[in-house]
Amino acid sequence: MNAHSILSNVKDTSLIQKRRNQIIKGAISLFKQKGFHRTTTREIAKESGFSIGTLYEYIRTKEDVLFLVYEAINDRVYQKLYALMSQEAQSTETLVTIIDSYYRLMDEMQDEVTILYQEVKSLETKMRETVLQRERDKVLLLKKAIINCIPHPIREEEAELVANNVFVQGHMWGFRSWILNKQFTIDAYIETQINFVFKALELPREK
Amino acid sequence: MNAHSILSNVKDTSLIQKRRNQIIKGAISLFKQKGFHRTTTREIAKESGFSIGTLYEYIRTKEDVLFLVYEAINDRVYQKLYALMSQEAQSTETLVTIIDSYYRLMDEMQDEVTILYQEVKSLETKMRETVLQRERDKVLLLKKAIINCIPHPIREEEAELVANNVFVQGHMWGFRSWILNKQFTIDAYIETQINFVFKALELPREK
Amino acid sequence: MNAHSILSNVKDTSLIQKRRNQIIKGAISLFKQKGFHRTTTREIAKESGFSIGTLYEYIRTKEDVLFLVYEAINDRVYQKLYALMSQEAQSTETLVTIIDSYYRLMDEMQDEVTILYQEVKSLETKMRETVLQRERDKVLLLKKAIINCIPHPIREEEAELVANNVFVQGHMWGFRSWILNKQFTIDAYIETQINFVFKALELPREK
Amino acid sequence: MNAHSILSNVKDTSLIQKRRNQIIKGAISLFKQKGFHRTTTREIAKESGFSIGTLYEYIRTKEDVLFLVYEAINDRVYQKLYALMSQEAQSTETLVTIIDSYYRLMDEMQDEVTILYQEVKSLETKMRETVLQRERDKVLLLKKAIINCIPHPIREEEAELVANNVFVQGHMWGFRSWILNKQFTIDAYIETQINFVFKALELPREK
DNA sequence: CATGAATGAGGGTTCATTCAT
DNA sequence: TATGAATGAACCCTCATTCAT
Repeated sequence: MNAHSILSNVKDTSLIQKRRNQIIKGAISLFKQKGFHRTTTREIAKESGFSIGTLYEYIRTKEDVLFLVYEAINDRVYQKLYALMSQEAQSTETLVTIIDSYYRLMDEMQDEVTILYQEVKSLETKMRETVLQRERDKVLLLKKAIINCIPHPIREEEAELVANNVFVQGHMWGFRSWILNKQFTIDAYIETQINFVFKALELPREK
Repeated sequence: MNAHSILSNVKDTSLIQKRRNQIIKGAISLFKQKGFHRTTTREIAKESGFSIGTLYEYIRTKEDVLFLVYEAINDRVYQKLYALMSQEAQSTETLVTIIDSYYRLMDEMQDEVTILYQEVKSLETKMRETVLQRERDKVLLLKKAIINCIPHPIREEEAELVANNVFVQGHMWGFRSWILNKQFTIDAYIETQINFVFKALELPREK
Repeated sequence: MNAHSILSNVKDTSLIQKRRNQIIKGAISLFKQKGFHRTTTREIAKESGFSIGTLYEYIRTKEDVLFLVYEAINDRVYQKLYALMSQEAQSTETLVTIIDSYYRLMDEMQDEVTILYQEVKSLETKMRETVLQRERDKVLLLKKAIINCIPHPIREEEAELVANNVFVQGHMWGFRSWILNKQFTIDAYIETQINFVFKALELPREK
Repeated sequence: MNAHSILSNVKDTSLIQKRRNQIIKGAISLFKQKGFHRTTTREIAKESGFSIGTLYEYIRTKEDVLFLVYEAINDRVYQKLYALMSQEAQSTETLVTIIDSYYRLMDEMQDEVTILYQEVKSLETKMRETVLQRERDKVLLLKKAIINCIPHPIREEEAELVANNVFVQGHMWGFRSWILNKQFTIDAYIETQINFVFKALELPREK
């Protein structure tokens, strides 16, 4: 199951790609403002730059839009994480960079993260396995980074939980920054969180 | 702003209290199953044990129900945390108990936590200040517990961030347990998380 | 399966009866003009004298209206036939009266008959058994009348086919009168058809 | 008014003929399954083997397809009746053959007959005169057959009504066979109906 | 001549809310 | 206070038709 499995009446696949990108862009913009349920399909069509009829040439139901949006957001995060991991040198400093970049990405994607936290449950019901796999994949990337970057061996489970924590704390900044940024700048937040990670991994942290 | 500020046509305040408790119970049960948006006011009325007309004697809009539910859930968590902190002895062992109990509470309240994560954003728009304050209050309880329970001084901010992390990781177990419990039992999860907290706080952890 | 098995949100059964009669009356009037498919639920509501919301308090889907209409028309025909058969004297003259009255009923109910012929197929798919039974019931009434009214014995099958023919030729007058009444007055049509029936039944026909 | 009066953008008349035959074949197949209103033009195009754009090169509106189908079905019945009448010998035995063949044709064309009975009313509104003429033409063929085949003179009207009855009872078998074939085989049905016709015409019936 | 993407009016249905009883 | 019938705006989605390529 992936975005391509959403059926379209249109045959031209590159056009599908183009129109769906418009839909995703429009929908995200609207979902940010009012959430999925309060956004109408007509608004999505309009924001995407075409008519309601055309919208329904590229999707089957409103829920398809949600899935399209989920996939797009997920892809963006995954690609970023993946790119970060492709650096050659694998040192604790690399780990710092990865976590730092990830948090900053979450900062940029605050609204997107919020959308997901609000709606992932609805998706989950219909595409439990897909969504679950996507989430685990991202955590596993982080876990691998942790294992690769630290000099000493670590229990799988421990690495995975640290990865999970980092991952969710990233979301937390995105989702709860309205609480956090009364206390922290993004820089201070990242710095402190990285310190905690290093302590959890029993790594020395020299700056 | 609190639950009492929701207007009712009915004068008898103890009746209001009784009816609203019915509403909260009915609504939580329904929201767990289908979420706020997919639950109708008619269903809420029925589940609460009275007619749609009566429901509207005790609330003004459907959103009021959401707020009622939020307040009820929030109260339950807050009361629990507050009770935990009222123990006399304040040692690292107390901290372990507090965190452990909090995580187990979140485990019990998985569905409730999910409701909040799905809908808090809508609430936030209308009652930003109230909700923000509620969230901070809970974090501050944890923060106070941390400061009280550890033997050495700690920077305010650091304590607050640890509190935040613990708090959100509790949510995480509630909200994302469908991911986590493939890897961890609740016991293992709590154990490892507490270890991390102790490392972050530079406390020795003897079991 | 009967009209009562159509679900309503409203509890007051006598109100349901009243409103459904309004719906039936409104719907028949519209279906006569434009057929089932070209009539909108909004039009049905308006013609029935209430809002679209109210319409849907008394039915579940547009198809329910069709079934309501079918049942109402069927009832009317059945009641009439049944009443005709309750006359004491059972002679060939009674048979003449019955057939005559039935044809005149079909003449009055031209539009209703048309509705049924247009839409019974859609109903049939969903309620095949119900509709089939209703149709057979009406034919059986006629068959019984034939058997009772003629002085000599007759094979069951033959009686049933004659009944069927009379029944459908009644429809034919209703449904195809735009063809027939270029050639026949209703009186001449009935007279000739009755003659044929008598010949088929080998009865003398004195006027 | 006939099929040729339906306008087409295409000039090549033999191509028009070919394409329209494809349309008729596709449409009948679909109308049999789901009726006219529940069949979409897209489906008709697809079933016909070309694109929606091409479909609209050969028709102007969806109703045109209905008329095309009506004309095709009508033609087939008319041609059959016409062929039957071209036999030289004109005896009561010929009449038996004609009626028998006609009933068997209706048996084969059950679905087509159903389509017509469902939709002829919509057609009638727009092309009342055309359709009316077509129906009369078919009845008149039967009427002529009756007059030619019987040895004694008969009143025009009587002959026409018998023709009408035969005609409609043929439809009846097609349209209501779901009722009739619980009681009759096609052979028994035809046999009995022919007997009735002979009685109506006061002809002896030796087998 | 053939294609198929685009259109948008309009369809069936839902549901938060009101108000007379 | 409690009821539940009534309302109608608004929702999601379909589909006949057009027209640029």
